[in-house]
Amino acid sequence: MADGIVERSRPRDRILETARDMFHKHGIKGVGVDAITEAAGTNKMTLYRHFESKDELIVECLRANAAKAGAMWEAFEAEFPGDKLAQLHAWVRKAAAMLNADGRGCDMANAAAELTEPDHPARLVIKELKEAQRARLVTLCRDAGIGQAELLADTLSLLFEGARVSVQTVGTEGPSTQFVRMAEGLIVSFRGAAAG
Amino acid sequence: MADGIVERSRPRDRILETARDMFHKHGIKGVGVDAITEAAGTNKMTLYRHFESKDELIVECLRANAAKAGAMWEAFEAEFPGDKLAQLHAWVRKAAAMLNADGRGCDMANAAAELTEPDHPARLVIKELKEAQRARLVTLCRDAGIGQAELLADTLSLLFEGARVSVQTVGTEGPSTQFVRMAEGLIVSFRGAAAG
DNA sequence: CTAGGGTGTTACCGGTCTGTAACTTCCAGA
DNA sequence: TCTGGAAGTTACAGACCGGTAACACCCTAG
Repeated sequence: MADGIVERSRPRDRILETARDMFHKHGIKGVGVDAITEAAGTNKMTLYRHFESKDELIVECLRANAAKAGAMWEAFEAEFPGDKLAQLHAWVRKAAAMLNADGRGCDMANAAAELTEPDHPARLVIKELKEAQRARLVTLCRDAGIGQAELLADTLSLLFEGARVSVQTVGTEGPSTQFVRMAEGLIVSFRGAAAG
Repeated sequence: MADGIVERSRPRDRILETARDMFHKHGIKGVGVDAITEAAGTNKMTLYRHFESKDELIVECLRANAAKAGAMWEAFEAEFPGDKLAQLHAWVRKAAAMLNADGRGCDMANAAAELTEPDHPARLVIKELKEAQRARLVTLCRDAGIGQAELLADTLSLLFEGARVSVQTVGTEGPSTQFVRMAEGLIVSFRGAAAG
């Protein structure tokens, strides 16, 4: 249970953490603000004093997710300082671990599936954050000395993204079981190809 | 506009087609039964005479989608009778075309993102239909003479699935532009490896 | 012509949703 | 101790949701 969130911290933080957790588990349209505030040990008025609408809360949750993902990249650098290839392998292991964490896919992808209005504020930040993540993976591949860094980064991205939705549709026993094998094979293959 | 659906056909068919279209465009929780029946040129009572609940309508829509996808496979066989490798390349082309068709991802994946209750009837048919599609692609790869048919089929599946969600999050100008290149490269690579 | 089933129409039920108003309580800092 | 702002409480507005009841209609098969 995520009740640890309800312990004494500021209401805004509790709301944000609880909303992230509930949006992740039940989807955005599957959770009402009443349920969020109750689970966060507060009430609706307090939510609307800190967030001007549910949509803004959604956006803040997505940004918080991205911040947590950013911390992951820093952890790679801390664990393998300067060794970009090791960091790339660490990314693969981390990605595989996320596949088995729970049956839910990427929060941003799920949000994009739910929020279909083309000008929804969340869609802008999703695009922005996904592009930032892609840029980060491209940089990592390039710094690891891989020739076609963009192509490898994009391939790994699509494989991971696909594996996450595969887990969500057919479970952890489907094609996603081969993710590590595919990813490692690709890295080997791209490293074998001449750089340039 | 999908108004052609509203032309004279039986109410049940119009409802099914309209619901498929609207679920695809706006998501499942984003469309109410009233909106569906109105767009289908009928009314709510008629819907509930043909479908016992919205959930059952959802399931029928997913099955109809799968049926349409099944017709696609038959088209491949009709176009390249017996030439399984050509059919595999046709699948790649078809997949790429779907990426650029509209900004929405796979209906089953989107439904799985929205319907989070573990025992929702739609989740069962999604798993069933996705597994059937996977089996079909594996068979095609095997019949095309590829050694590690399961691994290639799974890799292509994940790439395609990932490309669809990528289109939904960052648009058609993102990593999905490389899909054909990745897929064709994989096929070449797997054909190069010894069969067995 | 007639009977009956499929369809359309209207109204409604109970519930849930986002968002707001008005008021009370609490607590920290001066 | 006093005060001001943050937080809690209750009630409500207005809209929408899935689903149902009761009744009128129309068109086709016999």
